Amino acid sequence: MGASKLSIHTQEQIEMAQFAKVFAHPARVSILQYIASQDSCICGDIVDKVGLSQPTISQHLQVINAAGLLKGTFKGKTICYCLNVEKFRQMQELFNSYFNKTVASCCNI
Amino acid sequence: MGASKLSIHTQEQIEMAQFAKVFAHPARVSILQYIASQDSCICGDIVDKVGLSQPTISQHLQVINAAGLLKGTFKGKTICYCLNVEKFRQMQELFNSYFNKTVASCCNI
DNA sequence: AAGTAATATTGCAATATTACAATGAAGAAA
DNA sequence: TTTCTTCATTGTAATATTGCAATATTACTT
Repeated sequence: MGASKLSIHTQEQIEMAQFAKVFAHPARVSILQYIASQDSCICGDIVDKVGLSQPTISQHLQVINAAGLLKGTFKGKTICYCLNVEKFRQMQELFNSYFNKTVASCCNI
Repeated sequence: MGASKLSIHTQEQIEMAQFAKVFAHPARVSILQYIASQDSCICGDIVDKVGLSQPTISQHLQVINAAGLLKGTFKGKTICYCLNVEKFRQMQELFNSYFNKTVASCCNI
């Protein structure tokens, strides 16, 4: 096959997987760090910083954006990539909740 | 290409990505939840629980194991899949640290 | 309007992932 | 020993991901 079977999983499991996919590539880990570290939120030089081609970076940004982790204006010259801090925190909560619940119910604790 | 360029990333970024990959599929999110919830740590019925074929589950278990998140005996009938709680906590720390650092340095906060 | 700078899109090649059927291996039970 | 149960491995097909060159788009500037 190759495609994931989504119908058999819960909404929470699918959501976790979608968020995790954002961090499942080192380039995206790096991009998010860089975006957050920029005072001005003007991030045209992610390409130089990360070391991948412009189309590849753009592709990674789409993945990050699809998860709702970006905000800003994406049109024209005055592009501003910003971290969507609310969404980011929300994701952090989801991960933490999952991690804590999982360990808490473990036979092994 | 298709293969990830690893040489341009830091060790921390690569480690984050490796851990995140474990959760980047809903089946693995589900499997980990289930393993942790079993009192006996005898987890032969993950297949029934998750709803994927036995070889597929075995494949997912390899991914989880490769990240160091399992421990137990994997030979013979008395198979025991257990969560490696120490490693799991360690991973949680890494995520939390990354999340907190990222948001803290954000222009947007 | 024409030029320029910044990013997105498209198309393609290489590789990775997901899923399962068939088979293999190893211990437990008869 | 034979059989059963349980899980791992192998082989294969379908799909997804990663990466870049080439091109298109967008908005600002002159």
